[in-house]
Amino acid sequence: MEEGRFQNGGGLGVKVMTDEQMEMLRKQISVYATICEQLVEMHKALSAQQDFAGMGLGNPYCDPLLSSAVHKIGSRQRWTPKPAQLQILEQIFEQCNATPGRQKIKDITRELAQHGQISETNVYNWFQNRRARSKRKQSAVVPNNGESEMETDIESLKEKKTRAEDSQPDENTTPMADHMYFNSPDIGFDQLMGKIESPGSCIPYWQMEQYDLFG
Amino acid sequence: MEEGRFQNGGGLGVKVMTDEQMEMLRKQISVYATICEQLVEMHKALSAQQDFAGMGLGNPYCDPLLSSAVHKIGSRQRWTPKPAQLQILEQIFEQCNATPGRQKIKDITRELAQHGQISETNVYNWFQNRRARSKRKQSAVVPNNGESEMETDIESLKEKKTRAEDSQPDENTTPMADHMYFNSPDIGFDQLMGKIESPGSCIPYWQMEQYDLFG
DNA sequence: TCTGTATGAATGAAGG
DNA sequence: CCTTCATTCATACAGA
Repeated sequence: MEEGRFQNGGGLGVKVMTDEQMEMLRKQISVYATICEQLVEMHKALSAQQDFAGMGLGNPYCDPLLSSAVHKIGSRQRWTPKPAQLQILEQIFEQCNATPGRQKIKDITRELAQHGQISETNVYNWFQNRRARSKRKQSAVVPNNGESEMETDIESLKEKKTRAEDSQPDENTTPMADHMYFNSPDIGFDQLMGKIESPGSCIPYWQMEQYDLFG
Repeated sequence: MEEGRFQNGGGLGVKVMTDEQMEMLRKQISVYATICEQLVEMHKALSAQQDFAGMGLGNPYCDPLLSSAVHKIGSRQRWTPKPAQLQILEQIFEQCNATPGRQKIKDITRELAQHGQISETNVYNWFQNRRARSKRKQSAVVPNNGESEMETDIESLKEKKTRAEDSQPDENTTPMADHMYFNSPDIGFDQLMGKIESPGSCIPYWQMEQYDLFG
């Protein structure tokens, strides 16, 4: 067996799924969401009951983790979008492929600031990178020698994806306008993240250098 | 070819999604999965601490579900240059240390394709990494003035990971943080991806067994 | 089998 | 906007 067609997708740029599969996926996500929710509840209940019985014993991360200090990661030098932020960014990106205006950037930044420290530059860079990357896909493969880009939309799309590059497709030519993924099964994605993440959501996690995980 | 169309009625309709959309889904699922995992762990920890540890009390979903569903999901494979390809690459690298132009990349890719599956991105990445690595070697000795640049190969080789952990600028050396995977705040999507991602078109994650979750 | 190392890939940021 | 750099993550592979 050759290392052949594995990689990021030795195939087309589009995946096809039936309604059934779609449904299954949707269900799965929902399930996860529900589980998370319930687990959180359980955890809360348990925590409350034992008043911190074995705090810092063998499980330094047991409680602080969920309740407050989830962020205590080795400090990072560069901004790393949090899931919630990324989600929003992606969403916005879909809407306007073009570069967001200056004001728009500010706006977005404010929005994202709700989920964590972020600067306009971060947002700007993100969009720039995102876009650049999307474009890169197009220059993937020049299939036939000398052929001009005469392919039909679909065709070209396939061709491009054929070489399986990164994981970012070109949303510009997205044939289907179905933007509603499974954004939120039942409970909000953000909701969940909010629980797990930072409740306050105003704490620059990468600046929390010495934050005692244990309080 | 009609894309994005689906007839809910017949159930035969297919949905087409782009890689990006696919990516979104995967990410979301990944996030949920990871969260669930972590929550389960916490729950276990808490439960264990309590005498009456509620093992399998009213929590049918606590671990069976996750351990089975979450962990087994896909894995990604990465391109591995074949000896022949590597040889060519090295050879080219010697000629022009600089990053090959885009056209050059294409050219090289075609060449290497003779020896096995490969994409332009692979080539691109290879050169990028190669170059970065080279530079890295030379910068092994910096801080100390004087001292001739006696970056012996061995030395430079050693520096591979040396810079990692404790080089954190403002962070204290936190040994425990090492395995603490709960980087929640900015829990890398990449990380998450790795856990659930489906390897291209090999394993359709939506075909995972439909666990009975809870009915 | 488990652990450590080499290296492909992802991505934020800077330069031009 | 496009290209390049730097850093980091994750995995294939080798050694114990």
